[in-house]
Amino acid sequence: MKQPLSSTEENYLKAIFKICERSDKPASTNDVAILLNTKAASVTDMLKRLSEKSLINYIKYKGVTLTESGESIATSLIRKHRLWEVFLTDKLNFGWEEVHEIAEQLEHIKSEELTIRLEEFLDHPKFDPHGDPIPDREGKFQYRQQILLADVEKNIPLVIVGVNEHGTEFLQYLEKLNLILGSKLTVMDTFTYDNSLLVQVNNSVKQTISAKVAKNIFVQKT
Amino acid sequence: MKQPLSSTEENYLKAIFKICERSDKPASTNDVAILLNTKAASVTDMLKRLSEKSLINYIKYKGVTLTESGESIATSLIRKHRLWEVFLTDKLNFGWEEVHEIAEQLEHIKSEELTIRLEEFLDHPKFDPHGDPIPDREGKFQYRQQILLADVEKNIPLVIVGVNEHGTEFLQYLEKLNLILGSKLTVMDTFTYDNSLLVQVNNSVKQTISAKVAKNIFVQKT
DNA sequence: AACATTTTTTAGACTAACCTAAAAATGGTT
DNA sequence: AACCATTTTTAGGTTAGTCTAAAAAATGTT
Repeated sequence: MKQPLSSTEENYLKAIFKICERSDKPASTNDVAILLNTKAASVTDMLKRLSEKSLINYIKYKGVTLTESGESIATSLIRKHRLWEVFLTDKLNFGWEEVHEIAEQLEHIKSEELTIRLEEFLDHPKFDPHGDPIPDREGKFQYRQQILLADVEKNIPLVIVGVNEHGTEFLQYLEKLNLILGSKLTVMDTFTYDNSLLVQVNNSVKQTISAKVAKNIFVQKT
Repeated sequence: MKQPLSSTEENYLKAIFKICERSDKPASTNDVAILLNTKAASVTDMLKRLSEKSLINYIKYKGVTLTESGESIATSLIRKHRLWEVFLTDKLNFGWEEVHEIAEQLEHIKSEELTIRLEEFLDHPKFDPHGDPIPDREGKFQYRQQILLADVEKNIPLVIVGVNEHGTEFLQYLEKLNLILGSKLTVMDTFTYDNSLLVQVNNSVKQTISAKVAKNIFVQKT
């Protein structure tokens, strides 16, 4: 009845979860295909199989959502992914831009006990190295309060609490700009020409930030 | 040229390595099939593919050995397996009987850097929780000096340095008998009837040990 | 409402990894 | 040297996961 899933099946569930995460609308076949870097036909195929296993609610041409058990598997994967990321940065001193790829592999290791002990070993962390919340054993977690840097008004003191993209290049670039988790900053000016921002970082350096970068940084008011 | 191998291919290389490890004779198709719990026909199939990739020397009907690159992959897998086992026991407090299965999964994680940092984090351990030596970065390692408890003479002080089987049941049983790595013991008597042994453990308890158990425990003279 | 575009599904084909059953090669025994 | 038992390979089939190309459904535009 409850035979273990393949890594591929798990990745589909995770993808559907990420797409539905904040919108509640069903994920389209195409959305899934793009996120998983595959073709729509392959997705349709897999959706049939996952539907067979009652992990998703799939209506032809109408998109897909997760069932309870599908969602529980998805959050468990995210939980494992984020715990391993904490392990890699905190214990093995990897940079925040290096951990995503390795955690993509580690999240598929099957052992409930391992996850529980890892969490314990890491002292029950609540956020991963990119500021994303770590689900608890039941899969519950709270979204951190966050605003996109691109949407913020001038002259309000801010702190970076997360990023919207986990690509190596982007994170390395952020680090060069001194824009890491916990950095304080204030938007000094905005340029409507290209939507770039002039920000002051940690009360010292002033620098311009492109619209693209600003759309991928989450901040909080301090 | 050097596309990554599947977990299945890796497992075949590891199996061939284990069979050839001490004998230098080629491994037979059947040996591999038995070790991997699969059928001879499947093995033949895979041997063709691995041969194509120059990872093995395969001659029809004559058995199989690893090439240099095949052996290098096999020892790297063993290295990772044993390092992860140390991590699981030393850092996450798993018992030595629980770690094998999880390490079977973890050994397939692909990241050279991860292995190096893990080794560093664990303080360059030389042996895994079962007393098996951990290969270095180049895949080199020394077999520990060892004798089977079954082959030892009476009244010689011994210490347990390894086990010949990693199954959960066997290791749990050993633990109950207080026969763990480092335990001191002496063979007091041997019974030719069923080849069982009377041993004294840690200079206190005396107990009988079956021939089967004695064949799976490695000892050294102290 | 009808047409055009986009999205999704179906159809058919491929590869990796497995299987069973049958054929072929090997090795040991007389 | 011929036979027999065992081992190994071949032949042919299955499943998971992928693909391309074509058909069908949905959606947007006038």
